[in-house]
Amino acid sequence: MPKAIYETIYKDLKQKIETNVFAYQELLPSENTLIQTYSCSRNTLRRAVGCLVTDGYVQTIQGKGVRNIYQPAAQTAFTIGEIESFQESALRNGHQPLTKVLLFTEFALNESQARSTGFPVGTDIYYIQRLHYLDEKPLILNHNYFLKEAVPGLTKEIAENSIYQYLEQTLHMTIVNSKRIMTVEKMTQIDEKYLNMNAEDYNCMAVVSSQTYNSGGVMFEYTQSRHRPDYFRFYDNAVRSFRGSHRQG
Amino acid sequence: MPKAIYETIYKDLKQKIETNVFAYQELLPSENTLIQTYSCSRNTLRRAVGCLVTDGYVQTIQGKGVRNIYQPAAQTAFTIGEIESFQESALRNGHQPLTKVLLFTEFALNESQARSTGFPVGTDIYYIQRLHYLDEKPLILNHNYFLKEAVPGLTKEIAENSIYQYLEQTLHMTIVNSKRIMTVEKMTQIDEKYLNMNAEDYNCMAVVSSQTYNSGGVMFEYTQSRHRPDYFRFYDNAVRSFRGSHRQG
DNA sequence: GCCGATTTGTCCGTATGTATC
DNA sequence: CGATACATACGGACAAATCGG
Repeated sequence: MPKAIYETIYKDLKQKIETNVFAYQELLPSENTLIQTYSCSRNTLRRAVGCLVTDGYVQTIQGKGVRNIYQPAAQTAFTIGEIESFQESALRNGHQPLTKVLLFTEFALNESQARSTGFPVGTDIYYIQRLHYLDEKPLILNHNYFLKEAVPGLTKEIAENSIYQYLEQTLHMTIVNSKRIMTVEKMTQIDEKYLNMNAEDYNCMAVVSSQTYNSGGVMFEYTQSRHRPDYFRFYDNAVRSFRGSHRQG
Repeated sequence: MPKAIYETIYKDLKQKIETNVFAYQELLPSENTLIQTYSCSRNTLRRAVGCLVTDGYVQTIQGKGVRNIYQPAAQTAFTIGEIESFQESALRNGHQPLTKVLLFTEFALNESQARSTGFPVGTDIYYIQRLHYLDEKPLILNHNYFLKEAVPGLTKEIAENSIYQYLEQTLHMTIVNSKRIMTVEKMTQIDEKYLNMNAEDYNCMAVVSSQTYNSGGVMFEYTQSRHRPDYFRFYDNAVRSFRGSHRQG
């Protein structure tokens, strides 16, 4: 698939920043300069720069320029701003991922389950428990609820490899967005057992609950990810805009 | 201050979505229709819609339209995608905020402090401990490190009210962005004492560490916010783009 | 303090590509 | 296939902030 121009420029600038072609705290070449460099329009260049701002790589200051504020240490952590899988985060950081399926069943949701997942009562779903290992250490216990009618033909074998690959490449589903809520919850005996934890040490888990939507507008997945607290680390960059009102901290 | 056009349109559409002028799962009027409604250009309207996508209010599907996926329940939680203060979150959700200053000192950072904050060794800083109450319940213990040379004249009295108001309105500083890392850490005796917690119940805290930058490009603040785990709740919306590679979960 | 050059921010109109129905 | 809808891209215009003389 052919890449968009702004995407190419974004990746090139990002790579230049990561490899210190532009120094930390230094101003990048001006928009007009970069327009000539990439032979593109102003809007296209600005769009690429806008992506870098969202990533926390640069900050733009009206009347001055675009400053590089990228510091490698912070970016190596898990990133919450994007939809990225356990495996990708792992590989990006040079670790060896592994997934084990603990349970693969299907049933209809009762009232309590419906409330916590966001699906209607009685919805037919696949319920899957999976354990994610990093360098042979179990770190994340996942409880997946997949809408059965949206994910026909799902099997335990697929769950052992990549469910999302199946959704996209076989079912041709397009994933659009994912709403997540992060909380801290008490550790359960299940958590203790599978993650090799001792509740007398840490007695809590970092929990990320997510509802994921496809291009049909249907929420096809609810997942609760329970993370070992001592390995949990999420990175975020917040940009000041009119949308965030004024802080008073 | 005069608002930008796209900002006005964004707020109007947002308000219409929140008040169910457009139903959940319904397609909004097409771009061309909205262009006529607001008498604006295509780019301007698309910018407004793009903000709604980022907020998780709508999803756009090429060839089809813009679908409303706003569900009020999820949005009432704390939102991490924006720079928003404790007080604002509180007031937005109809609660009564209160801040108490536990400690107000200044010193130069030693090596260990420098490593954890990201400031250079020997930097002169204001160190402030503050306790945030919601409806008379202590929920968050904040450790603020402010770069002294960037925040001249800071006093305990200002810290009791609003430091950010002082920065913006008196010092005319412009806050640009904030890099945050969320982790789970063991509860300390200080946490226990001030947040009325018992380590035999929860023994962990939700911790948000942030580095905040102003328009001068200087990181002027490092803050560690320690949240009561049972009241901690952060919301996030992740949008699928070329930047996030393909999931394999 | 003013002015002009530079730089980013906002906005417009138009053209073309691509996905959906 | 055509009609509709969103996605990408271009070029131009003016506003607003910064900085140096």
